[in-house]
Amino acid sequence: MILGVEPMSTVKPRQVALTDALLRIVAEHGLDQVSVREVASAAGVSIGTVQHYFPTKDAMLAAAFTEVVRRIRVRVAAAEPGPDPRANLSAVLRELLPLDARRADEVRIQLAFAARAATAPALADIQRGVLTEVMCELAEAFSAAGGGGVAGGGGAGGGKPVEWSRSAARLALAATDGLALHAVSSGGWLSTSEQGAALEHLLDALLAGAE
Amino acid sequence: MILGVEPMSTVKPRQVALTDALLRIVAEHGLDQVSVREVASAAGVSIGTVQHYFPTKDAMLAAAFTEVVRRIRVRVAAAEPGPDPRANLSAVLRELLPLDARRADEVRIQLAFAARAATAPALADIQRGVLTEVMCELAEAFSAAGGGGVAGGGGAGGGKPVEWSRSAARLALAATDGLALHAVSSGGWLSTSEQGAALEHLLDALLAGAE
DNA sequence: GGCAGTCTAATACGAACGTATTGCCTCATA
DNA sequence: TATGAGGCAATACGTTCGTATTAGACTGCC
Repeated sequence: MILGVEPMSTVKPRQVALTDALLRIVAEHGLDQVSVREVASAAGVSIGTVQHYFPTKDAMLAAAFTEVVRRIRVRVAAAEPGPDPRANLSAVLRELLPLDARRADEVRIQLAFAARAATAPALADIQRGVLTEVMCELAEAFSAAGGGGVAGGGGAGGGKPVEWSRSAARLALAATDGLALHAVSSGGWLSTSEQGAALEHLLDALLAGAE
Repeated sequence: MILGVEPMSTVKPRQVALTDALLRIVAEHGLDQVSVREVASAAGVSIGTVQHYFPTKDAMLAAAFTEVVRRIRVRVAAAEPGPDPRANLSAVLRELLPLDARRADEVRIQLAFAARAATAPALADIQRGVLTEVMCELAEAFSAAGGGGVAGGGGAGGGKPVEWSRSAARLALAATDGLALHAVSSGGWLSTSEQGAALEHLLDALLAGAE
């Protein structure tokens, strides 16, 4: 725990290398190109090694999806702090858009797992978890940006700020993921600047209703 | 051409039965469960029949995606007419949400192809086409609802209504697809009433900025 | 009746898949 | 040093995949 040691419990380095290799394949060629052999080859190990760490392919996919969720959580949490609530919202949501190659990979991966979750209950559970978590985070940010105002106690003022924050967060998350979906699934139909402009337009519209 | 004959050129009835069978499999078990044998079995025909109408599996998938796009176009166009522009917008966007079993199937299918399009350029082209088309339709509806106002000439007044309509349409489509994505990929995390409320919240926020 | 063309089925082939089995190699511990 | 457990690789098995090949059944036309 002196320097950079993972506080996590039982994650072997070989295991994260395998997950990385898997996610690389997903980002580049899609989830249906993932096979035990491909993962082993991409990680430079044998099939037996993959089987040693993941007893079945489904377990391997679930572990990979969990890793994706962890990455999302890290990025969202890391983009939070700042004095301007509006800027915080923008920063968090920007992390979910494919604004550069790294984020485009992440979006492709996330989309692949989300699509599979539509017909795979085990993955749907994981997806529900990350949606809940990110939405709560966003709801706090919205509460700071428009629902709770600058300071002081609650009570009189707007209608129901808590409900509004949750609704705005749900909508903002959906719009951002929708923009990301459109961008990566249409091969350049939505430019990065158009994505950014749409996000700002969204925040304008959402925050205008709460001033 | 006397009664109910398709005006389309060369669409054999057996071919649409095959496409229907394929989309049924996609809606129920996902795109990666689609195989030539499964489609043939679901349609009650032999492998040879499938091969006769679709020389390769990729051609079969492309034809199925084209059929999906046609369905979306039909539904969006059918929901258009009405006196209230706001109601028209709501009706069109509601068609894209998984508000009942039929629409949930359609969303699952659309999502499956969109996810595959992220790493399949041939499908990305089709996806780009449908996005462009639906967005244009929505832009007109937004123009009628808030950009162009009630009547009369253009010129002075709001900023750039055409640009605003396109931006609002892009955002509304992204938010709706994002809501649909979250709903079907999380197994009930987003209820139908929450989807409807989010959509109304979205329209409120977008149209408020153009009055 | 013969015959070309389309439609349908049956079957075969090579490749890739997920998984099970087996056996080295390494290393901490007694 | 002996040993036993775990990390890692090699290989095999049975299945399923996409596609090719072949042949039979039905149609309209001469």
